[in-house]
Order: sequence, then structure tokens, then C-alpha cells
Amino acid sequence: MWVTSTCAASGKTDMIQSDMAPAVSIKEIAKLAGVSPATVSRAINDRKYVRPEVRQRILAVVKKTGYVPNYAARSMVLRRTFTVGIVVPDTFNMFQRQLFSTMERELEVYGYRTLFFFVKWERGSEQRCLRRLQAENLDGVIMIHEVADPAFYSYLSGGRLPVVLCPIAREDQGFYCVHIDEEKAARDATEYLISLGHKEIGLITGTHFSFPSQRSAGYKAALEGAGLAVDQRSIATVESYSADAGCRGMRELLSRGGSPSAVFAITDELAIGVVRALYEAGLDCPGDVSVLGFDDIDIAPFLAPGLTTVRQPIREMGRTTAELMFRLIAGEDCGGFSRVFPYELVVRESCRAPV
Amino acid sequence: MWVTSTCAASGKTDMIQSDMAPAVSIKEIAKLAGVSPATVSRAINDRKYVRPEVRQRILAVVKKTGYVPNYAARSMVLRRTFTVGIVVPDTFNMFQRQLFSTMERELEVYGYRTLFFFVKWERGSEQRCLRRLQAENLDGVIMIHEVADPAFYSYLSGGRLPVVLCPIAREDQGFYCVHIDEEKAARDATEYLISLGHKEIGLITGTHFSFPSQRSAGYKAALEGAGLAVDQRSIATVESYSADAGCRGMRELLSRGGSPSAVFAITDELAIGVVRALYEAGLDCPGDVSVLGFDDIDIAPFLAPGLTTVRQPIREMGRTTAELMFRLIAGEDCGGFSRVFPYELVVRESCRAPV
DNA sequence: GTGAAAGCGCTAACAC
DNA sequence: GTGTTAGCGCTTTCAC
Repeated sequence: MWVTSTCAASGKTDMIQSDMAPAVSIKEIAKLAGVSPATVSRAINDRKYVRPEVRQRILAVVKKTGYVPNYAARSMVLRRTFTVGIVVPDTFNMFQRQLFSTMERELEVYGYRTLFFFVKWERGSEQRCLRRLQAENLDGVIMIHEVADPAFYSYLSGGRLPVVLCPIAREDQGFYCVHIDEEKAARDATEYLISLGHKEIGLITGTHFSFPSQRSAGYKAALEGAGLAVDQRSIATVESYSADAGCRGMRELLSRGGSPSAVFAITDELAIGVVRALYEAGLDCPGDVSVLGFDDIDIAPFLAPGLTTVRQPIREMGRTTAELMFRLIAGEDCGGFSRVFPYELVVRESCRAPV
Repeated sequence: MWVTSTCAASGKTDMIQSDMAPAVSIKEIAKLAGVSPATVSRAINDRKYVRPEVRQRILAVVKKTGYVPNYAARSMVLRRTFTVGIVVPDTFNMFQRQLFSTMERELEVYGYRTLFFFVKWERGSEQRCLRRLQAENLDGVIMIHEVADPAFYSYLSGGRLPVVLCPIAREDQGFYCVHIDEEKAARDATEYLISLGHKEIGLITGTHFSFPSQRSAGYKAALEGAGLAVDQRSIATVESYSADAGCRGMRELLSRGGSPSAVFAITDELAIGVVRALYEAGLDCPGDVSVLGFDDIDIAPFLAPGLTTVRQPIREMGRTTAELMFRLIAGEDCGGFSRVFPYELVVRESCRAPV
């Protein structure tokens, strides 16, 4: 596949490279500094009861040798890993990306490292994730992804370790949850389209996970509230939440012969695809059809036209999730399971009154 | 910040939750199965010398108790972590995202777990990453990000562990590298614009990392090769490679009063921003200005107009990086440091002949 | 085939 | 203040 050179297979798959110097251990440091390992441990962990002069000497040796304590060994004896697992879909979208970036960042500030568990679409992936999750001896788990396997949730709800879900609403199952009111947000968004004068409003939604049904419910509630009929022919259900899926969903809607003057796509990436399908059909957004998204991902303002969408306060939600996790690990009483954030309709250019 | 409930601060930050049942250990399994820990170890690791009947008994207990061996303990004694670290910029773009997703996936197939090191913009972030990197006792490191700190590279080139860079060309420093010929790709892309008839071609580039200079060099080479002058007024240098930056870069170009009929943005996200700036200025892409990107990220085909761009074979590069890492860890001889992949100009709709 | 013992790198409890 | 000891959970000799 590559051009300039090839890789010679040797078959010695189990051989380990032998030319690698082993990392220095606390024992060597102790020997070099002329003290015991215990004293070195005390020195590097800022404990009391080390003579300043001895501490200096130890720290000097540490610096010179580039010694870094081994996490695995430390966590074994401490019986804590200082690690939080984040379960993410392998196909994470930009919204989720911003969310877990924020969490990772915050967690680092709290002194925790983050381990990602990417759940794939393949069969067995969830089980493997769960096994790894257990093998890692985590201090806590954050779920950014809804899994299908009930065993996953039952392990999590076993009370073995703190769990926070974001942006998922499952407080009824005894999990701490950080999210917005999805249904109400979708309803507000749809009502905005109605207020613009739209009567025939398409919906691009999906089936996986629980947010599509919540957002779809909001859409329907808005229509019904305005005395408009919910026409199944205006609703396209797609397999994923990507631009590709949105494109196919909109083509489908178009092929059915209806003529929606506006379309609500339940994610921004879906909305990008919708605009694309319109473009291919020679239709202009927002001139011919208004398009409304959901999430307010990074590039939403930089699309042409800028995408009108529902903003979830990603940073605040990520920060709160991390903070909650930290407090839960510390054993604090954190009150009720719900953290419901305010959302916001961000009006840009992709929606306008029908002609 | 949130609405429905609040979190009561208790101040007992160092207290650990005590109501969590400890995970079962190999000892309990041994006791329950009426054998020694050594035998349990043999059974779960598919070693020989365990009576089938005993193995069955042990496996049954393992299943019933949900026992999963502790990674940290295992890696301590094995002196291998089965973990590969991937160093990524905190602000990773969609191209990098696809790249590391592929790597993570492949690595999992090889039996390796992946640890991400997100390098932030803040001072000291690289050092902290390096320290963590060392503390993790990794089996290998993949760099998707160029760091500034020389200490980072000198640690990596110390031969302590296998290192692969992708998509970075630093084979001269003794690293295995997987990448395309950036300069030539940029040159080809620019020549494509020239072949369309464009004479005044703008460039949106940056300074961080080495790819912008390579891509810029290709741009200049193409212009010079065609006898066109390289006009500094047609070049905007931006701080990052996001849509936001691209938008600002294009506004800058526009404000300078020139009138490029085409613009080469050195990343697709930059290109998205360029199209946006054009839109804001009442200019149409590709009607008034052609826009060319680089990377061929997921959504490139779903933009309106579809983005003409240079495709890097992300999956193949990710796969090769993972495979190379695997073989390096296994101690195989992998030949030369370079793996240079073919790229491809993907012609879509954002570029056409000037009017 | 199986068990006992040693030890990976580290920290905490307990001497001194 | 500092060293000695024990032990975290696991795998791997080495006896038997």
C-alpha cells in the first residue's frame, strides 16, 4: 500500500524488544540517594517527616534520572486508580467530541486521568467494553453513550462505583444525569418554525438511543399544539446521525412528493446533510426550505447559511459532569440525580418565513 | 447553573465511598473453586496443565462471580501493559479524529488498549503529558501531534519504546513515519486550480506544526512552475486550522482589496470557513470564487457545494500505523522508517473555471 | 497437574 | 525522621 518502503515480516510475533532500558524504580532512587524506598516515597509525595536536606538530595536524584513513579504499582497499593472511564460511541459526533474534551480537561484538573471506552457497532463490543471497564478498576464511569446491553447498566447500578450520565436522562434508574429537557427544546424549536409561518414541517429523526424519541415527541407536541396534523409522510427515520444519513433522509422526503417548507433535523450533522440534499435537488436553504438543527456544534455558525439550531450548553454540562464525578468519588452527598440545564434557540440564517 | 437540583458541598473531599463492594480477586476464585491461585491463573489464561474438569469448575466460578482479572496487577508482573499511547492535540480536528478512531480500533484487534494523551495549548501541558506517558509504562507511542518541547522527542528517541508518527514526516530524526507527500499533494492541488484557468489564487495557511509550511511550499512551487507570481497579499496566515480561523483568514484576504478567483485552504475546516466568509461578503462559491481544501474529512462531500479537496487515505494510514506499532512491539524488523501513502485529488463542486 | 513461594513497584503501618 | 516489613493482585518458577 505504501510507496517508498515495505515491512519485512519476520514471524517472530512473540519476541519482545530487548534493547529497551527498563524505567528506573524507586529502589534505584533510594540506593542512589542513600536512603530507603519509603523515604523516597515520602519525599516525592510531599509527605511530612523527611529532613529538608534529605528531600533535596532525593529530588535531585529523581530529576537527574528522570524517575517517574509507576501508576500501576501505585494504584495497586492505594486501591484507587485516579482514573475515570468515559464510555463513548466509536462514531462520536462533534457534539460528543466537545463534551468529552471538556470532561477530560476538567478531570485532569481534579487530578484524574481519563480512559476512553469506544463502543463499536459490532456485536460483542459492549460486552468487551464492560469487561475492560471492570478490569481497569476505575474510580468512576461517565456514560456519554447509551448502551443496549442491560448487563452494562446492571453492573453500573450495582453501586460499585460512581456513575454519571451525560447527556442522557435515566435518573429513574438511579443514575446521576446531566442533560437538557430534550422534548421541550425540540418543541420550542418546532414552534419557532411554526411561528415563522411554516405549515408543512419535515422531521429527520432516528431510532437508536433515546434522544430521537424525545426530540420527535417535542416536534409532534408543537404541531399538535398549533393544530397542525402530524403527517407520517413528512417524517424520515434514518439509521445514524451523520450528514450522510441526513442527506439520505431528505432525499427520501423529497421523493415522497410532499413539499415541506421547513425541516427539523434532530442533530446538526443531520441538518448539514439535509441542506446538501436540498442543494442537489436545486432547492435553496433558506430560500425554498428552512432547516433547523440541534446541538449547536462548532461549525454550525460557519456553514453557509449559518445553521439555526438548539444550543446545549456543552461546556457547562461537561464541567458539571466532571465536578459531580469528583464529588461522588470523594464520597460527598450530591443531592438529587438530576442536573437539567437550560438550552437556547440560536437563530442564524437557515430558517426564515415561507414564501 | 442547573435547574432542578443542587449539589450540597460537604467539604469531606478526602473521604472515599465505603459502600462499594471490592472486586473479586483471584484468591477468592481459587478458594471457591477449591484450587490455588496459580491454577486459576492457568485456567483463565488458557495455559496447559489444568485438568479439563478443574478448568470447567474454575471457569464456572469465574462466570458466576463476574470475576475479571485486574489489569494493573497483571501488567506489573508481566512487565508489559498491552497499552499504546496516542498523543493527540486537545483541539483535534475531524481528520485527526478519524485517524485515531481507526488506530484505536485496529489496536484493539491486536489486543492492545489505547491511552489518549490530549495535549492542550496551555503552558506545561506537554511536560505533563510526557510525565504521564512515562508513568504509564506504555508498550508504544503513536504521535498524531507535533509537540514543541524537544525533551519530548528526546525521550521518545531514547529507544525505550517503539514510536510511530502519523501523519508527520520526521524520519530524519529516527522515527517511523506514516504520511503522504504533503508538498507534492499541495502542488498538485494548486496546479489543478491553475489548470482551471485561475491566475490569482489565495492561500489560507498557518504556522503551527510542520504541515502548513509543506503545503504552502507546494502552493508556491505550483505558482512558480506556472510562471505566476507569489503575491504575499494573497496569503493569509491564521492561528489555528478551524472553520473560525478560515473565516477570519478569508475576511482578511478580502479586506486587502485583491480579487482572487480561487482560494486554497490547507485544511478542509479552514475551507469551510472560507466559504462562509465568501457567503457573508455576498460572494458565491464556486460561482465567484473557487475553494479547495485538504484532508477530505467526513462531511466534505455533504457540504453545499461539495468540497474539492486532497484525500489522504485515512483508514489505510491508521491501519498501517497500528500494524507497524504491533510489529515493532513484537520486536520485528520493520525496514525503513518511511511509509509514504498515495493521495488523491477529489474533485467535487467547489472549484470551477473563473468567469 | 497442582500448590507454595517469590516478586513486579509502590505505599502505609509500625518499629526504632 | 527513617528503615523494615507487609501486602496490593497477579503470574511464573520450582517443587512435588
